[in-house]
Amino acid sequence: MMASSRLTDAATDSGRGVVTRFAPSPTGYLHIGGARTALFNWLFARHHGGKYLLRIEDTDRSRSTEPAIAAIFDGLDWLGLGGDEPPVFQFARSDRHAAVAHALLAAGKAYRCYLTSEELAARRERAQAERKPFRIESEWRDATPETWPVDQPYVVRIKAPREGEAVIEDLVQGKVTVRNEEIDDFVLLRSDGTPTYMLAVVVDDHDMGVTHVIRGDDHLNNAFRQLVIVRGMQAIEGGWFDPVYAHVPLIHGSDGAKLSKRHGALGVDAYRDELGILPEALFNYLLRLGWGHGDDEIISRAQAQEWFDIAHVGKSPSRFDLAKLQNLNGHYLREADDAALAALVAPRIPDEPDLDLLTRAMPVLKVRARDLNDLAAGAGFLFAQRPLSLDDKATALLTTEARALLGQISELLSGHADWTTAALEATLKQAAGDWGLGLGKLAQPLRAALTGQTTSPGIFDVLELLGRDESLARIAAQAVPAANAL
RNA sequence: GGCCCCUUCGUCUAGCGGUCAGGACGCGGCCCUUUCACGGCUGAAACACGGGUUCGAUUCCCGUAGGGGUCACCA
Repeated sequence: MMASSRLTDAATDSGRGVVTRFAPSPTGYLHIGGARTALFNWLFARHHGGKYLLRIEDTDRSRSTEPAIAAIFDGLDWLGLGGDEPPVFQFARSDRHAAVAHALLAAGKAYRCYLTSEELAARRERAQAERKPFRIESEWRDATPETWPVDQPYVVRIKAPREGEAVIEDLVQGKVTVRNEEIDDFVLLRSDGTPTYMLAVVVDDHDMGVTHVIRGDDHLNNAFRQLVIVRGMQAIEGGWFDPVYAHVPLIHGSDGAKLSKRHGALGVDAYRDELGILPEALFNYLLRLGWGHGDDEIISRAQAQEWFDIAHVGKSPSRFDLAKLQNLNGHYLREADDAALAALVAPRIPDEPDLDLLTRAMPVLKVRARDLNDLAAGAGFLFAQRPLSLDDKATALLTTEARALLGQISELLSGHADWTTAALEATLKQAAGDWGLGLGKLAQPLRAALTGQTTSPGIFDVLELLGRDESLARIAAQAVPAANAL
């Protein structure tokens, strides 16, 4: 395809390999949209044999926090999306950013603007009142040094072109054209001399050798601004190149609105800790959200690396569907190693679980679970202490007749030596036949007595898992002795 | 409001001028079955609308409607 050949060209023309980056701002946990952006960057780099880097955009000191930074790394590591090199912290590089701004200033590609925020706000309001589009037009753009006020604070603004138009060949969005007059003279350096995000991004991407910028499409408009800086520096010192852009659509909530904290935009840690989701499942789900490969649904990491193609990322926003994530999670649960799963589930079980027993039970437990919480709930009966508490359905099931039947079963089983699933099954089926009952007549009361519930793994599996003594004790606890029956 | 982007079943998507418009989740039915699951089979369910272009449009172009993004000395 046109888009993909172009990307190959961009990488080879400059003699560099592919370098991507994920650059979150640490104002909160790693949310689901960020995780997907990271995933796409990681996949793109892996697919092309390139590098995937991390950068923390912490230039806003008041909103950046240490816990947030830790949470982001934690989430990325959990998903297996850690960077290939130690992360870059943007704030630490502000001197370098400022130096670039001064180079632009010295070359006449930026200017000192003495307009205050208050003046600007007033102009903005006036334009609004007159229902006219507002665009910053600073009278300081072409001012000469002699006219500069003494001892007045100023910001450094880029001198954006006012004629013509700019075009971006976006790998996802296609060709996007914007008239240059739409691009304002944005701020490079604040009046306190600190760099803005717009400047920092461009400088860091250049210094980190980033070839492909893959990010949310809320940045599409910014790309045009950032390009002005890139071209300015290219003109001054050379060696600066337009990155290849790929702006991926945002993820929306199930109601179609932008995914926000009020719309279930949970951090990836919540999917892990609260919803009991496996990283493989989230990885697979996020990959399929906005991207497809024929009819394939279950896609491994290895296949994803091989197949991923940024040009096939859809252009429209997609909605987050928890049910589908959970379905996928069920699949990966069934595929997971039993001992590993037991270790993950154990902390979710209130009673002290025996890891060995939990592991042995896992094969029959995991087929009926969609997440780690289901698994913990399903395993509960294994570790519950007698007397077992019965839920409503189980209680209702244990009628006088059923309890009498349990008495008979108790007698039958107490003389039963071979306590294995197969032998138990043979014996109970035989008994059901002898007594002229369907197996279900025996199985449900047994299940209620053994697990306190009406749903559980196969009843013969339950008997074997619980063991002879515990099984017999639980049955006896609910049974009416056979002699007293009827 | 200006600018930019988007629009296939409820949801995620396949499709890249001619298909019975395919798959998955969810939903219904059947089978398997001691329950619940798993698994298998099966059913309902979509090309936003209007114009073009074309022998032929879901596919290309232009509008309309709807949705989203963005318009800071935040990132």
